[in-house]
Amino acid sequence: MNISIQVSATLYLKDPTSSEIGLKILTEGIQLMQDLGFESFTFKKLAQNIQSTEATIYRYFENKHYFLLYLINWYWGIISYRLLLATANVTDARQQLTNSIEVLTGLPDASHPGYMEEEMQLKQIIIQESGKALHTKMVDDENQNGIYLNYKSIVSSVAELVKTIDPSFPYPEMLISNLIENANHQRFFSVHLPRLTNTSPEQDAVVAFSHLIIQKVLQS
Amino acid sequence: MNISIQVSATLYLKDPTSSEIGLKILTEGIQLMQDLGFESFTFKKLAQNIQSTEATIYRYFENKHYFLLYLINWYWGIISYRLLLATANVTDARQQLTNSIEVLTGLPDASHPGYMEEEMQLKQIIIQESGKALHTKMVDDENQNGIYLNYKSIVSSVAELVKTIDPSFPYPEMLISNLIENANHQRFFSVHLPRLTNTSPEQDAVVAFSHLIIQKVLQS
DNA sequence: CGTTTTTGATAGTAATACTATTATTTTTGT
DNA sequence: ACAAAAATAATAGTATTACTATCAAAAACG
Repeated sequence: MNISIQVSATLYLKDPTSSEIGLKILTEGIQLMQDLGFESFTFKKLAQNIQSTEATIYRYFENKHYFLLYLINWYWGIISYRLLLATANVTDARQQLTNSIEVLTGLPDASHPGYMEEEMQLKQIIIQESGKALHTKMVDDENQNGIYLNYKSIVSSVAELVKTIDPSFPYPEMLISNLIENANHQRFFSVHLPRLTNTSPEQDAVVAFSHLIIQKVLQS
Repeated sequence: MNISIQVSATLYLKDPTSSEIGLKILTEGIQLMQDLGFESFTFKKLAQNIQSTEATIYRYFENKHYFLLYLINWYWGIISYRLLLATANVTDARQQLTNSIEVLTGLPDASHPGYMEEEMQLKQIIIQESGKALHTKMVDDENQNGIYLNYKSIVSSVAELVKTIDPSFPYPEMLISNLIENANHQRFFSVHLPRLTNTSPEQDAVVAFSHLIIQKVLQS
């Protein structure tokens, strides 16, 4: 049984999880987005891949920008859920933070609680493409429409842990959003510009780096 | 008198600094890129702005992707030069690092040594658009063509300072590339998603955050 | 089983990202 | 100062993208 992950309804015209063809748009779309990259990805190509038509896909999503936003939101939905699992029944704030950092900066792994099939592929898309969804002239409108609520609430809740542990630390949100973004950047660097980093696909050091920063920076 | 900043010749077809119209492409192009954002920016619009034609601009740059890469390279050229100035005649590695962090994460300011008119605008473009130049399927080819040498050498030389100060620190390149990227992210957040950060355009905390990380993380 | 909804097939439009051609202007070398 | 070379302007054209529109066929649904 799948846990249903909530994606903001402002991101689609018709819920893609509500039909066979919608689900195909998602699964094949994720694959194609990874294969081609955001700029070369088109609804026409996706339509061919799923043996359907452009028009049909346009009935689900306004355009490929919203499709990418949908995927990003889905990803953060999964992470929210995993955060919840990773901190439930943990009383110590320090331990909650450690577990949260693990979820936020670690790589998806079929063995961890709350894992979903799509998480790995979505993470790859986040690493490669998420900047293109955010760094847009429309970001303010989209933010007003609640599209980043998911992400903001994650940062906010983990930052709360930071505040609990070290109320004197002046930059809790900045610290957390930095660690999240950094994890994606460093993984991108590790593949394409390895001289900019000290992590590698074989020997992942991102989580260790993140824990180190937290440990050194917060006084408990 | 202007210091000439080197931009890799693989980025242009014809050196835009070699002619009147080339310089106009740069100055108006920077402006237009800021006003419209990368996706809405076109050579046609730029041609209209400088009362020239699309074909002329295509003789200077292969396409707008390369134009953006040119601007990014130009920016890192300026920063390289400023780094040099900021560390010259400073003997203490700790102080060199502090000065470097200031240059890498601070905002352009007409009062600092080596300031150039375009730096402020270029920085804005870096903040808004640089991810779109990097996160591309062509990144590996471009890297092979030396397009990121500038950036890599900056990270490398500042990471060397880190190694000098604390040889036991295991992630010098990751630390520096993180602080650089983080500075841009947090400034973007501060304008568009302020709940993700603790810095604001009025009260910039990015440099202070960066110094704090360095100070806490390195043992000297 | 008839009606509504969804999809498929097809066509069409405006804009983008170029390339090509030729005439005109500007630069330059002597 | 002037011929030759180079650069630019003007114009046209092509393939692709990012859609929108129309209508018939198929599915779903009550």
